[in-house]
Amino acid sequence: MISELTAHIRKFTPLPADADAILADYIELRTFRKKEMLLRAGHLCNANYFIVKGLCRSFQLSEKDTEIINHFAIENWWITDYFSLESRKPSEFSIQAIEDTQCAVLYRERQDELFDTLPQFERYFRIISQRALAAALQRVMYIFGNTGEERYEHFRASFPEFVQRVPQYMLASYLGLTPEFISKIRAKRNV
Amino acid sequence: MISELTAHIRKFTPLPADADAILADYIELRTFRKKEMLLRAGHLCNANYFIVKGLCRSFQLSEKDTEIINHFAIENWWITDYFSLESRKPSEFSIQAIEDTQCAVLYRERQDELFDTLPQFERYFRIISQRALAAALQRVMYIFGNTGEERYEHFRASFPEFVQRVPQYMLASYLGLTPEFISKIRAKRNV
DNA sequence: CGATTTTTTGAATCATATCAACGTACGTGG
DNA sequence: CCACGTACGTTGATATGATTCAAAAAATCG
Repeated sequence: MISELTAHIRKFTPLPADADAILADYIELRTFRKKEMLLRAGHLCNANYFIVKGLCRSFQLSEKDTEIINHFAIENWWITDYFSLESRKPSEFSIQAIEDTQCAVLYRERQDELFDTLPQFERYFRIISQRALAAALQRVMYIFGNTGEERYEHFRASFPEFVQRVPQYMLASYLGLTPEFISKIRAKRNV
Repeated sequence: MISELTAHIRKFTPLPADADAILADYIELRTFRKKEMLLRAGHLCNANYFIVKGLCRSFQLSEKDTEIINHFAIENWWITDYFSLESRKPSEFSIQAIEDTQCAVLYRERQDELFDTLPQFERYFRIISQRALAAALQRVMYIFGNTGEERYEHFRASFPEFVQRVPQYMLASYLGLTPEFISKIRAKRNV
């Protein structure tokens, strides 16, 4: 399981041969059952979760008491609330396993120590954070530049296997639509 | 001007006493006139710009040939296209000065060298990237959880001085609305 | 001052939400 | 392993937030 993570890191920056052994000291392997919570809104977020196998979501409750999903994470993605993780303030997000999930967990209190031990890890996190930032900005472009129907059809075409893994109402939430509306888009296609 | 930047970095991580001198070797000070382009869509992005004084925007042209603003940057913010900067692919974004602007420019080819010289700089970039990521995700929440009118009123209340510095049609674009609609919201308030 | 850019106004239209009711599937305990 | 209950998906009618287009008014700039 550690090797999945180091393999992923090596796509971004070289690591010494003993990186697996070093890293093993700093992370904890954990599994979560479907629907289990990794983080609850209102609590401090104190870890960053790398998904080895499975699928999670992070979401927030809006005033209207509906869930808004801001992020999915599948294999080889990290999921956390960076704001709470760094500011030490309660999180506004909840993180939940959608499938049974295996994670490599990097706890906050050991993170800086890890970065001091092997600066390549910090480089890796810098790079993936910048990528995730670019993707998040693209997503905003995408929301503003396309209709709901276009967003759904594009997402469906781009990530067909992923769409299979997620209930439709969660996809609706991620795309900023109602489940009813997605249902109507689908009905239109199948005429 | 360098001292503005090191002062900002020290809010996130300690720096050695001679940090100004070291950094001066790696960055270039540049000024841009109002409406001047820092980056044009279709070109490679090869620098990251720290705004010492002034105001810039990054935007994209949608199919409908309208500009979508994805980011403003004022004093003490960086602006770039991280995707193009890292992937070495042409940028989909343009970056433009809205006011006369003074920047500290970190060119791509010297960035990694800087990080190797003083790893605290890399830490700083990791932290601000994570913050910007958290902010970008919050923005998506905000778009989905509120009506256009709520977004405008909240933005106006939160950043009154900033609203003064930006033409309304750019604010409209940033909030995902038409200028006409913002105008109508304002008319309603002033009855 | 004239020319351009930005903002306003109104009418018509469109995309998507809301609500309520019904149909379907699926997993959990008996 | 079946039946039931809950969770999920669908459908239709109606409501609404926001856009579009066109034109006029106001502000800004050289």
